[in-house]
Amino acid sequence: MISREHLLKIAFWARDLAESEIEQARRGIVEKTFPAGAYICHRGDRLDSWTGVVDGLAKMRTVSKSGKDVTFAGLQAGGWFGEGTILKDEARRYDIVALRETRMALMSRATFLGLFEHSVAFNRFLVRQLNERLGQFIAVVEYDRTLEAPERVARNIAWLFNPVLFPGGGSHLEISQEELGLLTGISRQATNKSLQALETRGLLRVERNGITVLDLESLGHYGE
DNA sequence: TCATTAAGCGTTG
DNA sequence: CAACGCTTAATGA
Repeated sequence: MISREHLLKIAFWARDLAESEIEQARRGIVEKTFPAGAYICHRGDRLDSWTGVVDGLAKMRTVSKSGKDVTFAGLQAGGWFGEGTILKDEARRYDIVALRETRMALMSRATFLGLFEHSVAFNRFLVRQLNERLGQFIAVVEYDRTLEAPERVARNIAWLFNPVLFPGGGSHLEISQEELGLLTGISRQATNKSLQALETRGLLRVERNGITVLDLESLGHYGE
């Protein structure tokens, strides 16, 4: 269980709920911290909670038959995910791995389903979030077939700062160039060159083990 | 052939 | 000690 104030801080969607629903939500959430590299959940788990990133950075990934690490998406602080697994009551299709020390909020399945049954505001949030994700999946088709390395890096960074999926974040992202390459699906060298190109254009600042976004709008449309 | 990548290693913060 | 830059051999378009 967490406090009302804390809930409102970590869960943007909670601000639209009725008081009774906020109460319901905060009682159904516990927090847990995972060290860097730890599995937050494994592929195949029938996980019984809906999860939010309180602080840190995680990724959804799977391991291909040839043993390669295939990453699907990065998960920033402020993001909530896993509703598909709960609603459909099916096993997780991906691993969730902490990229650095990451604090997670876990909402029990019963609490999630209770809000889903009764809260209009909560459903509105879910629709909005699913819609935003759908937009991303559509973009992935173009991404896979047509984009060059710098465009890919730019889009991936823009996704991590998507204000609908990860609200309330700052402009700084703590991530190594190697990890960014894994998220993006390109090599470390290409990631490094891409970052430098984006920095030259004034879209972001490259730092040691991190970047600061200067122009999110342009990053999202870079190369169009 | 030319470009890109993974791997290894030296440097650095 | 991990992130980064650089070199090199392998890979593949």
